[in-house]
Formats: sequence, structure tokens, C-alpha cells
Amino acid sequence: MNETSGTAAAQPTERIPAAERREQILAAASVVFGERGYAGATTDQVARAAGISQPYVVRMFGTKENLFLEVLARALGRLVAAFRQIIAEPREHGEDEAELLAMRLGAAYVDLIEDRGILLSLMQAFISGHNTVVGAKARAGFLEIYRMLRDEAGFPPDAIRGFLADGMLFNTLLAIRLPDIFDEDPDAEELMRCTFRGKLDVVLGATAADAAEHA
Amino acid sequence: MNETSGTAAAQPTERIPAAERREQILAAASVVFGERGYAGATTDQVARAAGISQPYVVRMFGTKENLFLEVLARALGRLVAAFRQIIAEPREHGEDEAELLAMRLGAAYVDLIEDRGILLSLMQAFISGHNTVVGAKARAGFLEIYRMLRDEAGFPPDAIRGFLADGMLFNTLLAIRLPDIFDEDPDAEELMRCTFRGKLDVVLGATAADAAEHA
DNA sequence: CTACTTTGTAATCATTCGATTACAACATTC
DNA sequence: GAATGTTGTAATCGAATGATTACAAAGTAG
Repeated sequence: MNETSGTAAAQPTERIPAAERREQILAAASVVFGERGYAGATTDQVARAAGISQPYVVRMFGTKENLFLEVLARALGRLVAAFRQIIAEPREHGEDEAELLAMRLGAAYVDLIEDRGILLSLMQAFISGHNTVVGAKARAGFLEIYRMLRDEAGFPPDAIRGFLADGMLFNTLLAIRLPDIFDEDPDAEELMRCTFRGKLDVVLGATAADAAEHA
Repeated sequence: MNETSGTAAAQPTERIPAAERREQILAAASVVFGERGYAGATTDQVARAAGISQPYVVRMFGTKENLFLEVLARALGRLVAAFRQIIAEPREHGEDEAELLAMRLGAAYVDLIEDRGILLSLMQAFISGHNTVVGAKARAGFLEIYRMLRDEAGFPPDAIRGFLADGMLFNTLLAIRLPDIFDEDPDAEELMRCTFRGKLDVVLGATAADAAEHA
């Protein structure tokens, strides 16, 4: 259960209320699961990212699967909350009302990348459909988003499809780490630019900050 | 290295030329990796799906990582071949020429689901960007598709984004196994229908055949 | 028939990893 | 200042898994 500890100082670990520690672990687990997937991540990696010992992670969440389910629920909660806030905002009615709302929701979605791990762990859950329990939660979560777009945002079917499709492409380009090869292949940046338009700076800012954090 | 063997008869395993056996393993691995991901799949599961022993899989491909890389290359090859064939087809020029080509490519993409595992293992590779060697191949593969749409199909940026986005949503709904809950939640079918339009029958046919095969 | 190559498996090894146990340090209450 | 609860870790266990080894059976060449 070892792993070469990074340069981060291994302080004697201060005592912290369980609720607060819980959120720390969930935040760390979001990043780790988002990067490596459910099966690819280890509880030890999560523990190290959270600055605590591996047994503590397991005891607090029972099982690794349970931890992942909570990460998924947390990510879904953040996403839904962000969307609902946009939808609830007062907006003037017009012919392009739906289009404007879609733009705002899209911007909110892109901004979610700042909360490192949210979108990636969501995506990791989405492709775990084969897993009985994780898959069920992922399907339910996806449908919740669908219903929100349909009922609360009032999107017509084509708008829903277009919005979800853009989101999945966003997630994929994020997961595949296209910015990592901007130097080697200019097409990588071109594809990112053609996908994100003006919002590319936000994405690059977040991924660059993450890369620096990793170094 | 055990696992409850299915009802499939465990024949004494006939001797088969290495090249043929190799393709069998790759086909089986496509399905297994597509369902469970790179980290989630085991070489033993691949071996059982191919009807041979686990050591043989490892010896033929060296490592699990190598096997996954070959699965990825094979999937990418099939996709590129299918696209190139459509692009090479003679077509009359008109104002909606690009749109028609996009429709045909989209149909070809959906049809790829028949070759079980191709699209899912591709998607699994796309979200493995964190893995150094797999991630590099996945990025290169994605960019190859991008270049094909841009240079060979002659798509404008917006068409590329739309096409790729639809494809990623397709992959995601496929991976999340939405058809599994058509009975429980009618919204699941509604979302599938809003995404695939007329092509839903093709998708359902393929996934149903796969489900029956699993039973 | 004998030697050699190809195709395949059984047995097993070393590692990894999730989980458990036992215990320690700190805080709180009475 | 005991007693009790909270927060945390070290040590370790058992199962899973990728990989290796040794071996067998079938084909092929001479």
C-alpha cells in the first residue's frame, strides 16, 4: 500500500471535524476518479490526495464503490444546482429566448471545469453503465439532467440533443487531455478552438492551473 | 484466476492459426474493454470471451496495455475505413452537399455499433487521457478523425463540431446503457429517440442482440 | 521415425489493493 | 481527572490479477 510520496510535506495531519474531512476527501476523490476512472483509481491515491491515510478513507465511506457513488452524487448536485440557478434567473421573453438560455447554460457548464474533477468524474460515471449499481445511478443522473432541460428550461428536443451533444464533446476533449499536445500538434488547439470558441481561455486557464498543481 | 464459466460449452479448444486466433482475441477484447474500460477489464475475462486460456492472451500480446493499444488501433482503423468509404463515394454537388455527407457519415457511425465493442472501446480510450501511452494514442486517433473531417470531407468548423458532438453523445448514451431501463423510465426511450431519430431501430437491434447474447 | 515448430494449458508467482484490526492521540463531559 | 467519544494511523490480511514458467499435444519437415 505504498507509493512514492510527492514533495508535499507530510505534516502530522491536524484533527478536523468529520464533516469537513469528508468534503476534503470527496473533493480529492473527484479529481482522482475523474483522471483514472472508477476501476483505475485506488483508495490509496484518494487518501494521499486528501492528505490522510488509506484506512481512514475506507472507514469513512465503507467501500470504494460507496465513495464513488458519493462523488457522483456530489458532482451531479453541483451541476444541477448551477443549471437551476441559470434557469431561475429572470430573463426577457423574445424569439431567441431559448437560444440565449442555452448559451448561458453552456457557459455555466464550461465554468464547472474550475471545480476540478466535477465534469470528469461525471463522465467517468457515464461510461460505467456496465457496472450494476454505478450504472443505475449514472443513468438516473443523466435522465435527471434531461428532464431539467425539457421541463424546467423548456427546451425542444433538438435543442436538448444539441446541448447534451456539445456537453459530451466538451467532456471528451477534456478527458482526452487535448491541451497536453498543443505544442506537438497545432491541430489540437484548432480543434479545441473550433469547439469552445470564446470560452477556450476559461478551459485553458483551468487545465493549466491543474497542470501546474501537478508539477 | 478463476471465474464461474458460463453455459458455453468448454470444448477442448481446437488448434487455430495464430493470425486467426489473434483476431478472435481482439474482437473479444473489444467487447470486454468496451464494457469495463481498460483498468476494469481483466485479461482473464478477455481470454474467457475468446474461449482460450489467460496465459495465451498475455503471451500473444505481451502485456494488457499492449492488447488495449491494439484494440484501440483496430477500432480506429474500422472507423476511419468506414468514413473513407463514404467520403470516396461519388456524390452530386449541390447547396446541401455537406449536409448530406454529414448525414451519411452519421449513419455509418451508427451502423458501427453492429461491430460490437468498436465504439465503446474507442470511447473508453478517449477518457483514458491520463494514462501516458494510451492517452497519447487516443489523442492522436481523435485528431486523425478531426483531420479527416476537415481535409477529406471538407467540413467547415461548425459542421465538425456538430458532428463530433453528436458522436460523443451517441457513445455516451451507448456506454451508459440507456436502453436497459426503457421499461422502468419512459424518459429513457424518449431521450434515445430524440437523439437517434430514425436510426433508433438500428441501435436497439444491436443492443438487443447483444443483451440476448449475454443471457 | 525423428527433430522441430506451433499452439495451447496448468500451476504458480509477485504485486497490488480494498478491507479489517488493533491501537494511539486528542477532545469532551461529568 | 476518569470515562467516553472522536479522529486518526500502522500493520496486516485475503483476494484478485498480470505475468512467468514449465510442460503437453498437435502439426510439419527431413
